[in-house]
Parts: sequence; C-alpha cells; structure tokens
Amino acid sequence: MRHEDTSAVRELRAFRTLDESTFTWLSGVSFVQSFPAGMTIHNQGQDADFLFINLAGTVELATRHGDTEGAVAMLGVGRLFPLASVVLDTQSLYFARTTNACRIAMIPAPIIRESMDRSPDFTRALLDELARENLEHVREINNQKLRGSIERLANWLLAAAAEQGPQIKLPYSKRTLASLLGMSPENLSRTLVQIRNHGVEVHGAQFKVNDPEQLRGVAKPTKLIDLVA
Amino acid sequence: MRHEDTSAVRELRAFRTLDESTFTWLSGVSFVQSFPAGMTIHNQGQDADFLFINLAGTVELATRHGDTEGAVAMLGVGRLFPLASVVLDTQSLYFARTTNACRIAMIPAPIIRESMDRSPDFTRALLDELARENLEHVREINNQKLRGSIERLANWLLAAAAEQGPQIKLPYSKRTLASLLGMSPENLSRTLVQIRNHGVEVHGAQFKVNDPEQLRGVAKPTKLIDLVA
DNA sequence: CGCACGCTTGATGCTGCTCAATTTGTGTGG
DNA sequence: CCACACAAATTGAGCAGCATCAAGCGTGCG
Repeated sequence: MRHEDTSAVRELRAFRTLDESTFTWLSGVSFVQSFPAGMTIHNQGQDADFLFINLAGTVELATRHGDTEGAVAMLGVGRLFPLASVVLDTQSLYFARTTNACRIAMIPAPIIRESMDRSPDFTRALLDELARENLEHVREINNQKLRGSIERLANWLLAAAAEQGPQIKLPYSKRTLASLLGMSPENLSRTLVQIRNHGVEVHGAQFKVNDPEQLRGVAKPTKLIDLVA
Repeated sequence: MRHEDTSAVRELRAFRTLDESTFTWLSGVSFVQSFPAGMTIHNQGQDADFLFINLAGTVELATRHGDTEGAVAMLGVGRLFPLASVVLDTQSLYFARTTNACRIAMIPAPIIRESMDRSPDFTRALLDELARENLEHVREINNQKLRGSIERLANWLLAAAAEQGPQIKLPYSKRTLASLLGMSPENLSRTLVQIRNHGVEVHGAQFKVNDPEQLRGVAKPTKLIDLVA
C-alpha cells in the first residue's frame, strides 16, 4: 500500500480512531488495486474475504437473479463494502462492479475482525458506519416504493445541483444513472424529455437546473428520504 | 420491568454478553408496555429517544410519504428498533405500528449509548445485530426488485411452511400480508387464486402446501434472497 | 336481523418494460 | 483528418404487471 493510499484510508471516519500500531499492522497486510470500467471486483455468493475501500471512482453494488439484475447501491469515494458480510463472516449478497476507473484498497477480512477485538473504538466506528449504511438502505427502499420515476430523477437532480451548482455534469454513463434510479435506460431517456417542462435543460451529459423551485415542486423532497431536504 | 421481561431481554443475542452490573442498571431504567393491534409505537421523523424491543406480536415498520405508505420491514419477537437511529442519535426514518397485540420493552437511547461506552462486548453485539439487519434490508431490496408478486408469495409460503409445516395458519390479516409482500390487497387475492395451480390449497386463513417441489419451481428461491434456500 | 368489515371479483387505466429501428457519439486505424 | 466501426442514447410501438375504482359476497358481532 502506497503512502498516499494509506493516509487516504487513515482519514476515513472508520479508521481515524484506530490506534497507530494496529493501523500500521493493518495497512501492512493490505494492498491497493486499480480497476478499469466495468470490472467485477467481487462476486455474489462469494465469501467476504476482504473488506474493500473505494479510493477513486464509483462502484455499483448489484445482485443478479436469473437473467435480471438489480442495483443495491452506488458507492462513491471513501465507502466500504461488503461491511456487513465481513463483520458476520458470511458470503456477500451482491457483486461489486466498477462503473468507471477505480482504485480499491483491500483489507483481509480476518484482519478487520481482529482489529475490532483489539480496539473498541474501531468497533464503535464500524457500528456508526453500518448504522449509516442502514439508514441509506431504508432511504433507498422508500425512494423506490414511494416515488415514481420522474420524482426519483427530479430528486437526483436536486441532490446533484446541491453539490455541483445548477450546472450539472453527469459523472457516469446514462445507463448507469438509469440503473441507479431503478429504471431502464429507455425510460430514463423519456423521463429526461419530460423533465424539460419543469425547469431543467438537457444537453447530452450536461444538465442545467433553471428553475429549482419548479423542480422541487415535482420532486417533493423529504428529509425522510433525501439527505438534502 | 417485570422479571420475566427482564430475562427475556437478557437472553437476546444483543444483551447476552452484557456484564451483570450494566445490565441491571439498564433494565432498572427501562420499562415494558402492551399495545393493542394497529397502535403506533413511534412516529417517523421523531427523535429516537428509545430503543424498542419486541417481546410479543409482530411490528410493522413503514414510511408514509404524501398519501402513500410503504412497508420497510416486519419484525417478529426479539427484534430491536430503530437501532440505527439510536446509535447515531438521529430521527427515525419510519414509524412503527403493531399488526396485532404486542409487548414492547423500551430502553432510553442514552442508556444504550452509555452501555456501549462501558462494554465493548455490547458494542460488538450491536454491530452484529446491525449487520444482520443490513443483510435483511439487502435481501428485501432484492426480493422487491428481482421478483414478481407470484414469486414473492411463493417464497413467503415456502418460508412459512419451513416454520409451521405444510399446514400454514396466517399469523396476521391478509391486508398485512399484502403490505409485507409489497402488493395491494386486491392483488394478493388474485395471486392466491393463481397459486392454486402450483400445489397449494387456500381456505380462508389456512393454506396447505401439497406439492412443495412444484411450489419451489415457481418460487425459485436463492440463498442470496431467502434464508431458507 | 342488519350493519360493518374484510375479502373477493370485475373492469379499466397507468406506469414502466421489452423489442426493434434509428440516430448520435466516440474512439481507432488508415 | 477522414472514414469506419462500435457503443451509447433516443424514439416508437406494443405489452405485462399491478394499482385503482367500484361493486358484490360472506362472516361475525351488536
């Protein structure tokens, strides 16, 4: 593990409180790997041998069942997976796949569990991490069950605008966005056409939110579902 | 808190490892309440002031958004809620409602957090609990996204048959079952008619699985979604 | 006996998916 | 720099799944 990667991991909430000696031990047996877009990092049904940490890019967590596939979550930089399976030492319920070029740190699962035994603070930090993940899952369930596709898109745009400002540059393919929003690519196209009537300009991978208020009228954001209510 | 309730809590995975003194302290400031069917135990958006433990009955966790409502999970005996919100000291994303008569233990949230500080083992036990909950959420997401309503019903029947044997007695109303399976009550009726062609007898609230193999053919259970694959 | 509630059944419509045909965009090699 | 090939995105047509609305049963309880 290179120094810059080590310090990136060190600054994550989960590892910040870990004592120095345990951390150097842990980072000594870990390594970092780069993946191109579309690579599978680990498979569903596989034992959780490693805890992965996303250091760059976006990772998609999804499950395949028969010939259909469903996204579970999209992970940005600094996110861990599959944490629950590592904690319980069970197989992973989903596979992980890069949506673009990614740098991924890999820590052997037994090391994680051993570190928890050594450091109560680390255990506590992971508890927080898992709790956050938990709320996110609930948010996602609500987002899927309680909203239609236009609303989901509208809320995604609001969240993106809160980060990037009114000029939004799509960080991944529309195909990926569709999967993230839980709809088919075709449907996203149509929905992007519809949303033009509600204060949004669409030019390829560039969106512009002209009338945030009108968009909020469609999105109806809530603090129970969205981080930016 | 009466003695029988105390010992019931004591035997749960989460509290088994807690040291005696902390546990008596904790149970001293906790109490138990009985609720009739259809009662709301706590509301969405409310601060998580208590950790609730279901000691009898079935609790529904759900979220309301506008005029629609979506079930997040159904909790049997021995389950805790809203654990993630208690850990992070944030408001709950869902409300909890009894589907039938329930006994619920209530532990003040600060007591839980204080207990974690006192006992690393307790923290570790809660981590396990939260990890399990996490996997359950993922299973639920997959169940909803990857299967149609007939499949979901078929899998529910298989799970019920694994518990009760081929003769199944519905533990709550069909309305509740429908919500649990993520469909409208009307649709559940129709789906119950359809499932007769696949080895199941339906008589009111009594189901009988005559041909488990045929039913499995419809359900296509997986260990990635169902506990009983 | 009759009212109320839960369940069923039927008719209809919407939402989003699938399949297929173009169009646009992107990168590669001549 | 252009031409070509391939992937991504759009567009249209048709359909499946499920919800909604509305009406009809059945059972249990006052």
